[in-house]
Amino acid sequence: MTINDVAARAGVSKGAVSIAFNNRPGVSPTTRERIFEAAIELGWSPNQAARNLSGRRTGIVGLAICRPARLLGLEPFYMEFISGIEDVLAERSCSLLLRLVRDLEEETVLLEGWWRSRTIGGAILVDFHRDDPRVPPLRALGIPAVAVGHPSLTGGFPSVWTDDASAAAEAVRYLAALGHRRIARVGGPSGLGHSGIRAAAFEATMAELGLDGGRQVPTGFVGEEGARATRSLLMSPDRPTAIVYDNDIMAVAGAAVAAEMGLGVPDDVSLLAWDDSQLCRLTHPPMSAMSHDVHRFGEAVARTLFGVIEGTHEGDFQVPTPSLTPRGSTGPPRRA
Amino acid sequence: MTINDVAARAGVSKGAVSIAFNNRPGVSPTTRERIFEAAIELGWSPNQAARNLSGRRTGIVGLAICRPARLLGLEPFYMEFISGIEDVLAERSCSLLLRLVRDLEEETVLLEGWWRSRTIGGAILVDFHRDDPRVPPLRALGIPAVAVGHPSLTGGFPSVWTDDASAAAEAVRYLAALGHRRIARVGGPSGLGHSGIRAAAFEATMAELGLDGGRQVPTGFVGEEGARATRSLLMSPDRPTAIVYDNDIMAVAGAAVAAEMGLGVPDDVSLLAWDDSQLCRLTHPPMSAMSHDVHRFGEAVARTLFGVIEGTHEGDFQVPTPSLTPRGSTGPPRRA
DNA sequence: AATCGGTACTTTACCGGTTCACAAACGGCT
DNA sequence: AGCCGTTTGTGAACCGGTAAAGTACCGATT
Repeated sequence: MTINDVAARAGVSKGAVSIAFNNRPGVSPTTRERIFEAAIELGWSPNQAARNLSGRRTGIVGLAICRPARLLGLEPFYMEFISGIEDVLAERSCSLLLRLVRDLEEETVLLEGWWRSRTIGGAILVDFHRDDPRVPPLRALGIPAVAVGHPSLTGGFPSVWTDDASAAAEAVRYLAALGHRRIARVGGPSGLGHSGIRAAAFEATMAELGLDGGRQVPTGFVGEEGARATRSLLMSPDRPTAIVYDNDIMAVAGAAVAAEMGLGVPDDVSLLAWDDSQLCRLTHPPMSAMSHDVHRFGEAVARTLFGVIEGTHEGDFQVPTPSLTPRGSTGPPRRA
Repeated sequence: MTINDVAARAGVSKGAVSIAFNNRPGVSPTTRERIFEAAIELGWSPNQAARNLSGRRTGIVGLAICRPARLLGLEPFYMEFISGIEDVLAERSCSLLLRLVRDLEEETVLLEGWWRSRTIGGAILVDFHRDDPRVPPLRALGIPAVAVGHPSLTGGFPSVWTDDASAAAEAVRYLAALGHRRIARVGGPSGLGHSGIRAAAFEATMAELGLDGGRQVPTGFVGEEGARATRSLLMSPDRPTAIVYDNDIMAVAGAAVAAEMGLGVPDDVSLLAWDDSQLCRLTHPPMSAMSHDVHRFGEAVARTLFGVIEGTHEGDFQVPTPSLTPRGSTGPPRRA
């Protein structure tokens, strides 16, 4: 079933069919109608590979994620993020081409290939590092892309970002206002851009408030590492009375550790999550969190990407700052 | 950068380059070497679209998921499943084309389009219903696909499945052996094939053991509905002493409800999850579960799909039955 | 009547590979 | 030397679309 069959059936040339199927002026409404009928009768739709070959852009958006596959299943963040992207993509009958990669080098090569072979019409870049090695080659390629991360990290790619620094500061101020003086943070990998930003803001705010000894533990984002970090923090002689986590799965794991150690939440230790997925509302006590509509974040990213592809968008887009959502897991520390 | 540039640089015809890059006999080792060198120097790699056009398979696998986008973020199952698929796909440099759809009709149309336009080389079908409406049109199309679900549901598509009936029976027997007589089940939507199978097996096993009053509550798989179902079960006059859930997020939500109602787990009520994600190990007490390596399940599905695409595979493939993993959330009921 | 502008198509040259029929070169054998 | 079967490589015809140039026709203008 090819364009020629349809053309023959409709009694026109294949050029006419092409024109009709791309909604371009050049055929009369009557003929257009006849062409569509023929296509439907034959069950034909244009071959994507052939289209791509003659230089059209596709409705496929590429996303490569550089984290171990097994870890991803756990992280509510990504699936929620993806589902937000999907929502916008589906509106325009576009799809998401997903690939897990081992390192940024592999990601770069992959995106180059996808772009050169016109498999994708644009890409979403996530998890920026300082001086991210993906930036130069991908910019040189001219691939339309949206970067998820603070504009200072994304090397000129239009970015969609959220003000992690303010949020981290707010988290610390809130806990300090409750009376906490020993506040710890269980963060993501130190190389990761946004973890770094949060870490710096955390430290700065602690200093500003005259609180010292704000320990920070970097982890790989997995629940088990969050549990381990929590255990080690809570076993230390000067144990913190409040802990801020870099995602919610680690916070939930932390809550289980507290329970296992016989510590009350929030009486003995307050816990504050980040990336408030529904998980936070399912624990007991429910988890306070730096709440952040990840789904909407994904939507914003997808929308911005369409803007970039169509050339209507330039510059960065800031989504709302994660806002403190106090629930049961934070409270004043018990009097010594 | 095209095959012609490489051919010119290596001083051969483009046919020779094609032969070399497809590892086919027809050029001497020396020439082959020269061609590769030229390609590397020029940074060339074959254009995928052009390759596909000349009758090759595309290396893109389609997956449409028919659940509300927001729900998906929560469900550890899907992301873990996808990550398993990705692992196998990545081995062969293939990618996953993902799309969330509203209903099965939309999914059918989508897959038809993808297949007709050669966007995908095969598809993965999930969430089978009884007399699933996707089956006839997709079979007629001849699209290579693997179905995830019991062979009785998948209408002739090669299926990858797990023995839900035995697992459900085992769950009931285990709880009965602990001494439970009032066992309830919080299941998925009743229309969904595997939920139906588990429901039937649950009921049959209860009857077989002479236990009646095994209440079952259908839900939409979300944590909140799991919480609501649990609350209503635990408030009933003859409240169950054990509850089996159809996934783990609902079980975790159930645990929070028990805590909130002041009921001890497992003393007052035993909870048993399904689809054992790491979530189960992060609660306190850790959640007993019908454990099931979802990641490996995804791998099996992807591998089977490749078999189907290449024509080497026929028939169904059974992955290991979910096995009971007792942890802290199940125990003998407290004496009345 | 000749010219013009516009619409409605058709024709044809690509896009960047694969494939296959065919030719040249090569080595072994009589 | 002459013949033959292999290996090695070439050239052209595809694959199924898009795009731009070209043609035919029509009503309006000069």
